[in-house]
Amino acid sequence: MAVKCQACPLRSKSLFIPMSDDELQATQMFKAGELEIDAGATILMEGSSSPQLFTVLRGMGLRYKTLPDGKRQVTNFVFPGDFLGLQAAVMDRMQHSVEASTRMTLCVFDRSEVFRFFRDHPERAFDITWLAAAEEHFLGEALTYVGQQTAEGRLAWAILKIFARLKSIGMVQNATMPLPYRQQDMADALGMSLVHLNKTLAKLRERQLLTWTDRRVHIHDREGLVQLAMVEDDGETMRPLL
Amino acid sequence: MAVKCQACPLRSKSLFIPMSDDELQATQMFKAGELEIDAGATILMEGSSSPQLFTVLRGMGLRYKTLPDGKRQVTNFVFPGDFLGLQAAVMDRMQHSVEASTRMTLCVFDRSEVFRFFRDHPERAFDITWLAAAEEHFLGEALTYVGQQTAEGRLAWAILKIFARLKSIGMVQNATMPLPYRQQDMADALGMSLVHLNKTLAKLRERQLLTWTDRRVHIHDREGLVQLAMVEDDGETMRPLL
DNA sequence: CGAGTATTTGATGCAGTTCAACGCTCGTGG
DNA sequence: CCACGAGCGTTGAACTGCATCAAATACTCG
Repeated sequence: MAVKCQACPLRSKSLFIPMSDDELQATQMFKAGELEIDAGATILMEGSSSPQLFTVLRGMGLRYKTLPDGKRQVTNFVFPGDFLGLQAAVMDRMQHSVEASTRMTLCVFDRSEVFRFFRDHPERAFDITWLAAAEEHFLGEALTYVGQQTAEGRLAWAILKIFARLKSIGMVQNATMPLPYRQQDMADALGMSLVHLNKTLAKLRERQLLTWTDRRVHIHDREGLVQLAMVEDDGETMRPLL
Repeated sequence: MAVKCQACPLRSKSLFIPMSDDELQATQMFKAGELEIDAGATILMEGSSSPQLFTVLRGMGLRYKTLPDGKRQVTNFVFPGDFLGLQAAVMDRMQHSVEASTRMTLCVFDRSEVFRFFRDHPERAFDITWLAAAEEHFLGEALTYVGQQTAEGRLAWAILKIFARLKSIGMVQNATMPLPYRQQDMADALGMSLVHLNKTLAKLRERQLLTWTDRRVHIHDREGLVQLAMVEDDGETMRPLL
């Protein structure tokens, strides 16, 4: 029942760097199975040392950390093509949790095979390092915006970021994208209160920049958001896929 | 003149995972030279695609990103044993800048050799990925504290974090460590204004938790800081050294 | 249709920003 | 050898973005 890597529906999306036949086959060998997960389920748990790694085939989720007093920081949103569990694989345990926001399909890899994979496929080892560096890059940017930007700027940045990613995997139609998160999730991602996020959202709506209703966001004025967010509008760069 | 890896003064510190003779020799072969840098100099520049990677042998610095409006986020402090330039090596360009806060000595590696290194030394490739994942971990934690904690908590967290790291490389004596940064640097790291950082510092001093004068920090009450910061007091885990 | 979950809105207070001024130290040049 | 300015740290005062509290209004699903 599991999808063969050769037939992977993600591979052809413009976001991903094409793979050679060899790479494709190596990845297929590495793949241990497939997993279907319900919305709301926890995929990986902070502090755990999962025996498995995953690539997201379908669906969306979020990564987060929790402080002892219960406060939660959403550190990233999770989209198709993302690789989950690398931390547990190279360091011993996960440093954050990952949970599903929609129903998700995951490719499963075996953690015990990772080192063999590194040894036998150095170009793919390189790709895995690339993914780790990309995550590092993203978190540095998130930290920068959360630390330095106003509430409006942070929200505009986050929306644009998600928009670019979803666009590059064909999930945007007519400037509208799915956004299956609660306002509380977005607030926790941007380091602000739920109430303030809601009011900030209302401001952007009044300014005709975007609308977020019914788990969908429509971008009315991309240029306006770009200015508000102070991003150099680059768009997504291609990334390797496992 | 350059230090041989075999004679590296860092290697024996408790922070670093011991290397086999093979690894040691491979690293020595990979090393292209040594670089001495003055305080204040820029080591790597955001957007540049440096031909070289570095391991910090001696001295301290900081990583930062700048927004178009000039605001700066310090994303991490840089200590002996840190590996710099990985982003430029795997992705094409640096996503942040690195500058020296003291005079520094750097081991230099050649970017063009990285892939060869990956192919010929999979266990070291794994270590490099480990370092990238560790950086990811750190940034996730920083984001969490900046996003969710009060000014006092953030400052306590940062001080404890640096303290643990410096302790594990033998740079702490009598609960005192060097901290060659300006208050502005720390403010930019924690996402608060210089004025507020200064006042927060005064509070911690009045509460007899720490003193920061003359580029040195003395910890008076570690337990108090741990409570304020809400950290699970783990201490540094061992890391690979390149 | 009722209970739980998510969104929206108003009111109040405070943590943290911004503005402003002053002191200390140190390097440089007259 | 002193004068001067630049950089950094310190402190006070006024203002504000955002958190917190509170409550009403949708929405979802058994």
